[in-house]
Amino acid sequence: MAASTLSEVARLAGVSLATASRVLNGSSRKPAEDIAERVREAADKLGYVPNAQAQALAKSSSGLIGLIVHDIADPYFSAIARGVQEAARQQNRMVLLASTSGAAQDEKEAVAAFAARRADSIVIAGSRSVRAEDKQGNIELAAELDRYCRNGGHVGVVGHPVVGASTTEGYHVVEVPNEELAADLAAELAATHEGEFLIVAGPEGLYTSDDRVRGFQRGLADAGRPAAGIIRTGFNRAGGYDAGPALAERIKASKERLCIFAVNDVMAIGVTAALRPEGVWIPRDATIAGFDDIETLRDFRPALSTVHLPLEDIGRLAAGDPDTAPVSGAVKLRRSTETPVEVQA
Amino acid sequence: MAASTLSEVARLAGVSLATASRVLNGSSRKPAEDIAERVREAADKLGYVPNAQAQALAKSSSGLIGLIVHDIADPYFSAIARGVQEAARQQNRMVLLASTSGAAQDEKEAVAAFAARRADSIVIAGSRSVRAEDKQGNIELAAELDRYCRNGGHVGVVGHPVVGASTTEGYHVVEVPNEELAADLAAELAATHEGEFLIVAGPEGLYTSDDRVRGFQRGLADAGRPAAGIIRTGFNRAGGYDAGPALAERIKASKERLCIFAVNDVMAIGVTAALRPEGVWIPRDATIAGFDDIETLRDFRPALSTVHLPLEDIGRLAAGDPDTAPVSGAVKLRRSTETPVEVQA
DNA sequence: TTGCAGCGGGAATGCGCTTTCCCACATACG
DNA sequence: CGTATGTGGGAAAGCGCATTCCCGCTGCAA
Repeated sequence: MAASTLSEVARLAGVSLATASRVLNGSSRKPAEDIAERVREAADKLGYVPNAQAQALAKSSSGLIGLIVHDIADPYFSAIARGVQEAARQQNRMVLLASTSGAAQDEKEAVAAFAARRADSIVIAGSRSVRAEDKQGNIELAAELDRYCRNGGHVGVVGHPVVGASTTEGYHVVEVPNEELAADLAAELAATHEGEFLIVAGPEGLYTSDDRVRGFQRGLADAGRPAAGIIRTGFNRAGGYDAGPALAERIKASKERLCIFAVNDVMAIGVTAALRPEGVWIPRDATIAGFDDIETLRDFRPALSTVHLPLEDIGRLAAGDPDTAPVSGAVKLRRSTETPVEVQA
Repeated sequence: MAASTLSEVARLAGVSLATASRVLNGSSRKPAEDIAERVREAADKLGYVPNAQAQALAKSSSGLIGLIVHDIADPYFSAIARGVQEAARQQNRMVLLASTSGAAQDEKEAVAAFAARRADSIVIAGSRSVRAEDKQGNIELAAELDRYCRNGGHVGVVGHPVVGASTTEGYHVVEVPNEELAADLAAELAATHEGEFLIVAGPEGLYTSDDRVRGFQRGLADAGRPAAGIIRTGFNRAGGYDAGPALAERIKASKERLCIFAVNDVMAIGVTAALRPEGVWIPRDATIAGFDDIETLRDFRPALSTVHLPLEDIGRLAAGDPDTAPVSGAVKLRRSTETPVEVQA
């Protein structure tokens, strides 16, 4: 990647480097219009493209914003990515992408790479965890992030603060009221569902999952219902799918209809998919609700009850967009938790 | 973003800049082990993070790979993005992301921005078009890309060559056998479907759409079937949805069952969604097939017949991964084109 | 002992740009 | 007419690093 340089432009236009820079790359000092015109012509003729690396080096600001997700092809993350991307565009920045599968070690490396590129800010989506096996990774990640912040970096975190961060300086946490919303969901479900509840949760220690479980249980308690049983599995579609057989058995054994709360939509989808071949139909034999309201749900049948989260806005907020309203979710009851007519009768 | 610099490390370790550089950032010359150790210690103590911008400037190679998609939250693009990301990771590069909604003007700007960042290569996904209204945009985009290539850049294009490129130098087109695969699909469908066919296509001039239409018609002709009618609409879910009412009318008016070919999956999904409230059921009242086999289909009911495309591999190939096999698709017939038992009887 | 290759480390240059500082000139005022 | 005040352009000093070139040293053969 070589290209014509600013000094070539300056020479062709017969002006100094400084003047050319002032004309082409914005400065508080505006050279005279005739000179400016000459410079622009020269730049055009040479096909000059400013070297952002050199600019970044000279200005010590890169115009880069780093985004860390578990998996860019996951609808939850890609929605957030879209928001980040839009915010970046508005701020005239570019997005640097890193997918990590959620491994703290990889996230640490991504942060280091972003720091090396002198990204102005880093957005880290995907839930943090306090599980023992993640401990070492979390410590290293936190150390890397802290260092980045100490050097003037800016970190936007979705959901929960980074585990083990030694400071809040430079961190900007986009709060997601997971617990409250889960409680709301439980309250609304309890209003129409008479029977038992069951939670399909992610691994213990995963903040997002834990918050939603806690909120749901609180909502049930407030409605005078007994606490729901909990099945733990992976925090993704595969996890939901794996939980299917056990759930099917439980549903068939129970005389009353079960209401399942999967702590996120992709898990709910996985559960539903696994239940279908077992002959368990939603909402005929059991009802189910998810969380997130990912775009995929629009075409998923039965329409899935869930809690709507403004994922794009979350991305925008994490990217530091000031014009975006704070996160507020809303319960969306759909067909997957409707009581079928036959049963009502 | 300030941080400790190499010269600080060098000073602390009591060595020269050159030596520190050789130790820390890989060079053919390896300093003695005791010195190297001193340098590493110093770097560690200072929390040194090499400045990739400066490295890029000095080496004139940025380790960046630019990715242009229409919409990162579209499952088609996010699958490709995943592939690109993986390839980048293997090559020890980072992905720069740009979403453009398919506007040639925006794509041009994205290319310029990537060029400014001296990206080593650019991957441009999303189909090109020869529509009149895109002409000016295409010309400018091609000019920008050509310039980028002339300066030594490397462009990976998914599907079709860039319209108006004045050279093939630097371009690497990932060929997708859209036409052949569409013909295969038509052949397989014609084997079981007796009635009429109808194509829901994107706007005329969109390469990908046109190729698939042409292939499908050829496949029908080879099977001795009359050419299918064509409905043109947007090349996305909304387009498919919009085509719904007209399709429903047609289906209701026809005595024999219609087989619909939507030129991509999201359009097929849109069509199906729009048909449902009209009381038209797939595959009872009509059958439908899509194209791409996006991951979303896994949980879409009725299971959608489609043509599988290895989207991640396509991304990897476009990103210049040498170990990935060339693109080969395959027809996947699923429930959405099955002839229902009642009708067979 | 001298000469030479070979090795390891350092000084210095340049990558392409921004920005400070300086200077020449023009204008205004006393 | 001389000095204060701006105005606009240029020279040069970095930004942080890779790399070329150079130099002093060691070890070996002559």
